[in-house]
Amino acid sequence: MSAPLVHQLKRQARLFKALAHPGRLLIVQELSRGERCVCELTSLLGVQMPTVSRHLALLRDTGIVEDEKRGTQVFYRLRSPCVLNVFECLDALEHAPSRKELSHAA
Amino acid sequence: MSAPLVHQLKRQARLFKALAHPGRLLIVQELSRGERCVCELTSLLGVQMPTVSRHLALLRDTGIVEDEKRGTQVFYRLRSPCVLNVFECLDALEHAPSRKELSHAA
DNA sequence: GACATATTTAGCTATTTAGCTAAATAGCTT
DNA sequence: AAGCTATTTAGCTAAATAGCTAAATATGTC
Repeated sequence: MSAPLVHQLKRQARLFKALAHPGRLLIVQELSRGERCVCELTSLLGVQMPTVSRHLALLRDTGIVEDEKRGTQVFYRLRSPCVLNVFECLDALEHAPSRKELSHAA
Repeated sequence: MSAPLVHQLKRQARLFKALAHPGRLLIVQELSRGERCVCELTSLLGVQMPTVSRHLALLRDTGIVEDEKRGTQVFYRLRSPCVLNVFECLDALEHAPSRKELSHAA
């Protein structure tokens, strides 16, 4: 297995992992409606602010969101609305019939 | 936050989590070329068979792959080729310029 | 039925993750 | 500069994950 392939797999896995948490998915979903400050997201998620801050740091490190400090607040927004496509893909996956089901169908 | 929403978020997160591992991504990529038995995937991944078996069980439980026993071997295949779209989405995400970069551009 | 092969399950350990609280940082306002 | 608010960082604990080895299960062959 080639080194570049391994590297690419790790990078992709890192992206998936960043999205593999209900709270972070909710953040992404909320940010798809526009930028939000940490405090807004905190009340949305219903966990402590430090926890949200760490979730956001993770999303930032993987390039999914970017932040901008304005005064005392920090606003986060999606770096590319393209992330939302991923949800569509997964929804499609979820509702797709299996090949087994297909082969059993009349 | 409504209960159905929470439920949906958890389900989506579970799907992402299943894909959030380099070895499992490699499995998915390999299965996109056709069905494979556990032993083939084991030599591909370069880890012990029990480990691969557990990865496959996880992918099966989330509905990403399905298995079929033939004789002494078990063959796995993608339940829907749609998963591959997710990769395209993520690649697109990775190469998308940030809004910051866009606003700084001439 | 004994034996060999393919796969899964169990049980263990090391690492990672998610939440918390407390403390540190940074920017306002007075 | 003192105090207030928003955010991040550090340090901790509990739970989840990934790998291993050994044992169990299932199928096919002699």
